[in-house]
This record gives sequence, C-alpha cells and structure tokens, in this order.
Amino acid sequence: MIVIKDVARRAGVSVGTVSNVINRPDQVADQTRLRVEAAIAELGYVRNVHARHLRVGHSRILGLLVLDMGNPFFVDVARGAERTAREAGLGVMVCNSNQSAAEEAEYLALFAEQRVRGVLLTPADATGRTVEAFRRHEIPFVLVDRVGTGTRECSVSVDDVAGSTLAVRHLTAAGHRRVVYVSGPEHLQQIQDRRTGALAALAEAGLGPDALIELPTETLDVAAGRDAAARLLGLPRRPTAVFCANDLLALGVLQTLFAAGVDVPHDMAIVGYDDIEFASAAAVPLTSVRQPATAMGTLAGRLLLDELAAEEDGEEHEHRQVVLQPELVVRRSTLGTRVPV
Amino acid sequence: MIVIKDVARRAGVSVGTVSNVINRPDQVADQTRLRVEAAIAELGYVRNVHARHLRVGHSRILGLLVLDMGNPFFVDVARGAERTAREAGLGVMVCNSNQSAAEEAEYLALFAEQRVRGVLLTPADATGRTVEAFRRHEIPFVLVDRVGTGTRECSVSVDDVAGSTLAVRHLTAAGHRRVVYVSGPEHLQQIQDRRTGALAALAEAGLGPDALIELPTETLDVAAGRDAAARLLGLPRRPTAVFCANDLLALGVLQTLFAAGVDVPHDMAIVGYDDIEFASAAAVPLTSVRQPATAMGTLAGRLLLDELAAEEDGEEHEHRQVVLQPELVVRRSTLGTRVPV
DNA sequence: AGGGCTGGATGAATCGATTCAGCGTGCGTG
DNA sequence: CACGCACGCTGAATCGATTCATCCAGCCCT
Repeated sequence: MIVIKDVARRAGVSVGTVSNVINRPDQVADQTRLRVEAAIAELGYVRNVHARHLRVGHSRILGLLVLDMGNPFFVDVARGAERTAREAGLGVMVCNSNQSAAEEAEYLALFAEQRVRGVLLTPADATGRTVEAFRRHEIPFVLVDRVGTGTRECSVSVDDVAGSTLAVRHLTAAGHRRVVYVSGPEHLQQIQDRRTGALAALAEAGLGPDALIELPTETLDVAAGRDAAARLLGLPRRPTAVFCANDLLALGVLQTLFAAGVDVPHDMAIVGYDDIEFASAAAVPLTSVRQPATAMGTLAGRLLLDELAAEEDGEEHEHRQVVLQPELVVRRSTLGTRVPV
Repeated sequence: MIVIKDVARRAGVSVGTVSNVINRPDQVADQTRLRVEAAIAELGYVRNVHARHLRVGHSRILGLLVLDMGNPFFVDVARGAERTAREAGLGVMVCNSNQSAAEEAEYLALFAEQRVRGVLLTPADATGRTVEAFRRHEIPFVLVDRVGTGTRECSVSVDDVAGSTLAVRHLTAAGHRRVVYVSGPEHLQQIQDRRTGALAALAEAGLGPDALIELPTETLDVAAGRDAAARLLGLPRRPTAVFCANDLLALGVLQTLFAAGVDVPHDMAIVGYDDIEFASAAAVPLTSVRQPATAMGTLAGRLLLDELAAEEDGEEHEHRQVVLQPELVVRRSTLGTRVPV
C-alpha cells in the first residue's frame, strides 16, 4: 500500500510538501508540484481518508436516512440530496430505516461512529426520542419530510395536512359521503397528519369523524395495499372512495380491487399520495397528491451545507423550517364514480 | 468530544483496558468491565472509527455501486446485499453510477479513498476499463449482474441471453414476425446480451436479423420508454410486438401507446424485463422476464464475505462465477394480439 | 519459603495525513 | 553591503484507537 511517505521519497520532497500539493497546491512552486503530481500518478497513490479525518476531526460524508428506498418518492429525495452534496464535494451514505425506530437508532449510531459531517433524516419515530438522543453527538442534521419541533435544527417538509385535505375534498366534492383511509404505522407523523387533513376535509363537507373508515397497515408498500383492499372488500355497506397514505398502497389496492372485479373508478374512487412516476402508469392512472420530492432533497442538502459553512466560518446559523405545498393531480381513478344517494 | 482517554480516566483504568472492554470483553475482569461500561454510558462515548481504521488498516464498510436506484430491480439487489452485510456487522454505502462510466470511475475512486472493506459492483462500462483500473487498489470486489471475465473475482449474474430468448420466443410462438427491441446504452453488457438472445429466438423461428427493429435509448427509464414509443408509432409497416430491455422502458412504451389509442395487447404485444413489482400493477399487466434480484444481492454479499473471511484467515479463496436462470412471467400484455398474416 | 504460573492491567509504539513554527534562499531596498 | 521580507520547503507534533511486550499480584506446588 502506497502512503504519503512513499510519494515524498519518490518526488524527493518532504511529506508536508506532498500534503500541500494535495490540499493547497497554490502554495507550492510549479516545478515541485509537477514532480509530486507525477510521483502520485506513477505510484497510484490514494490518500487515506481515515488518517485525514482523524487529524481534521470530521469526514466528508453526509448520512441520509430515509424510511424506505423501495418507495420511489424517497429515491427522488435521495437523488436531490446526493446531487447537492456532490457539488460541494461531499459523499452521501444512504440508509433505510424501514420505518422502524430501532433501525433508525442503529443507523444514527453508525453515523455518529463514522463522524459523518452531517445528517439528512426522515424520522421513523414520531416521538422524536431517537432524534433527541442523536442530538448529543453535536452532528448537524436537517429533518426531511417532517417539521422541526423547535429552532434547534432546520427542516424541509411538505404540508401533509393540506395535501390530504386537497385529496379528500376532491372526494367529497364528487359526492362521496364515506371515505376509507388506508393508513400505516401510527408512529409516523405523516400518517397522523394525513388523517388530520382527511378529517378536516370531511368536516368542511359537514361530515363527522365516523365518515372516515381507517384500515391501518404495518408497512407502506404494495403488498400492504393488497392486504388492505382485501379487508375493504369485506366491509359492510362498502364505501365508494379510498384515500391511501401513499401511492404504493394505492397501487396494491387497485390491483386487488381489479382482481375482485370492482371497477375503478366506476364503483370505487382511489386517491394516492406522493405522485410517484408509476402512479400515472397504473392500470387506471391514479389521482394523487404530488410532493416535490427532488426539490425537498436538494433544499435539505442546501440547508445542511449552509449550516456546515456557517460553522466553519464561526458564524451564527439561523435554523429554518421550510414548508412546501403539495398539489393534487387528478387522473382517471377518481372520475365518474357512481355514488349511491 | 469524548475520547477513549476520558473514559479511561473516569473509570480509573488505562486506555488499553477500555479498548479491551470494547474489542475483547472476555479478557477483562467482570468488575473492571462493568466500571468501564458504566463510564462509557455516562459520558456517551462513541468510538472514532477513523482512528480505529487507521490502525487496523481497513474499514467495516462495503461499497455497493449500481446502475440506477430509480430502478426497483436494483433496490431489491441492494436490499439483499445490505441484509447480508448487516448480519456480518458491516455497513453498506450505496451509490448510483447512472450508467455512466465516468461516474462509475468517480465512485470507485471514492471507495478506494474510503478504504472500504470490499465492493459489490454492477459495471456501467462494458469495456471493463474502470474495473481494471480499480483492481490495482487490491480491494476485493464481486461483480453483480455481470459475468466475471476470468478467475480474478467472483460474480453473480442472470443469464441475459437465455432470458431474452425466452421473451422473444414467446413472441414468435404467438406468430409475430417482426419485433421491436427498445434497447439502451450500448456500453451496458445487458443491452448487448439481450439483443443476442432476441436474435437467437428469431433465428429459431427462421427469421433473420432484420426482423429485429432496434430503437435505442439513452437511459433506461420510463421517460425513455415514452420517447421510444413515439418513434415506434412513426415506423412504416408498424410491427406488432415490442421487447423492452427493462420494465421501466416497457411502462413508458405502454403509457404512450395507450395515449395514442393503440390497444395493448390487441394491436401490440409488449414484453418487459426484470419483473419489478410495478410490472404487474401496470395499466395492462406486463409480461416480463423475472430476475431473482434480492437473491442476487444476497449471494453477491455472501461471496464477498467469504472472500474477506478467507483473506483474514490467510486461506486461499477460489473465485466463483454464479449464473442464475431467469423465468418468463406471462401476463396480459402479450395475450391475444392480432397478427397480420 | 521460594519458584513458577496465570489472569489481568499497563503504557508506549504505531497507523497516515495534516499543520505550523521555523529555516534557508534569493531578491529588493536603503 | 547589510538588512528585511517573501516564498518554499521541512520536520516534528498531533489526532484517537489498537496492540503487544511487559509488569504485577495472587495462587499453587514442592
């Protein structure tokens, strides 16, 4: 293994000079610099980041912890974050918490051990306990898809209450009086907020909380959607509309309803959430609440970079809570449902 | 920041003992061990992996470089690999090459700098040049979704020629005489192999290479599929069957054909590749070639772990080339197409 | 009682890059 | 000619954890 000392010997300079060539080339005479660069190339020298980080105290890696990379929504968030980080010369370590508080804690511990430069985090634990525990490591972090609790960190989120209100208002406007909410793990803030928004829209239409029939799921994927639809089919006085906590669930619901011969949208309206690319390619194109996923990743990355820059310059950094607005995309899955009077 | 010395002082022992408590607790007297563990907990000590790695020479992180995390196929590969790695106490750093040889080289350089313990790699560059360049770092790696060239590394792949032969044979058996191949970047081995298999199936049916009409794409995503379908619509003597290099392309093709009023499968048959979960949930459920994605990730991880274990024990490791077999899943998108005589 | 042994703890050397005080050279200026 | 200064380069100290030779205390055995 080639180390800096080998390069120094080969180029006939001291190790300090080699380090300078790598880190502040303008402070080295051209002739020397060229000789060192040649030695680096000839020997195939790659600097050891562990030694570097040990010295400078922190790494050039960001941690990104999302709920589930199987969800294209988070893939888009990751894409945005990664691009921003790369422009600043930082690497990104992407991890899945699988919506589990335990795995979240485990990965945050990994990030702390790695002394990552900062963390972008979609919390899996609505109690905020693991996040609080992480704070003691003094690693800057930004919450993604979740509003910060105070002014102790930045956050980028999308207004879930507003989004689900849009979705369910669209259903009540079409005359639906009873709406199924295919939800998910209660410890996710998103699930709670989307319920709140749904109830608000129902209330606007003069409907009480019992107009919302909740079908909880353990996970937020297609299989869970299929399972929820099976339960839906067994409900007495079958409702005419389904609002799903995300598009994966909605796709699963759609598949099972189709297999059971229930015509969407004629017999049942479906609204999803996230507007992933596959929503528009579905058997029946899905009406969905669009979230600016890539923008969220980009913005979160930028907020984190700002905080890191401020820290390095010894300036004050003011934490910001950015809330983006979602948008309803109406497609065939909610058009023309026959609603019994 | 709490370091090992602080823990040692607090527990009234030497730093060597603290290190022993962490790394070989059985060599420490119970009483001492408990005192040290208490000190660690009270101070919230987290060991610095950079210092550790500097000393021991390598990290406990694996690098995983895939073509595109936007493709659920690779998400499944990553899931399998990650689980295997975690069971062995290793972290995984997942990166996208975006099918670009340049980005591949960049990420491999990052892995080398990080001194990752090993790499799982889906090559973006069919020439194998970046992989060859990576070899000099002497970091063990396993090729994923690509057969190794020699006996210098392990590989896990799926027989792409066989898979595409299955797909196109299915089409010729249904009477199709001309097949469109929506392909992708030529520098991907998969694209070349899937063409080879398609041609083989056509030859079996007594059809020459001009029975395959190729529509190349720049990227392997839904948007590229939509674009290819637009070109397909403009072809003279419109063919009756489309074989897509992956399911994302097929979904895009399906969407555009649908929008243009072309009935699938009545007027056009479509076969995809990968059998991602969304293939079965599509507007018309897609016939597709199923690949054992998660198994591939798991297997690749295990081969890498074997190699690392052999290295640590100073044993010989024999490189293996595992080739898995794909399977055709027939769905509605290819059933009952009307083929002109 | 003395020698040998063992389980347990110690502390110094080490990994590789960075950083900075300090040194030498050469140039310009008074 | 002497002095001061700027520029380049050097080399040692440093980061934090690991490891291993070494030491110590206590115990057993003869």
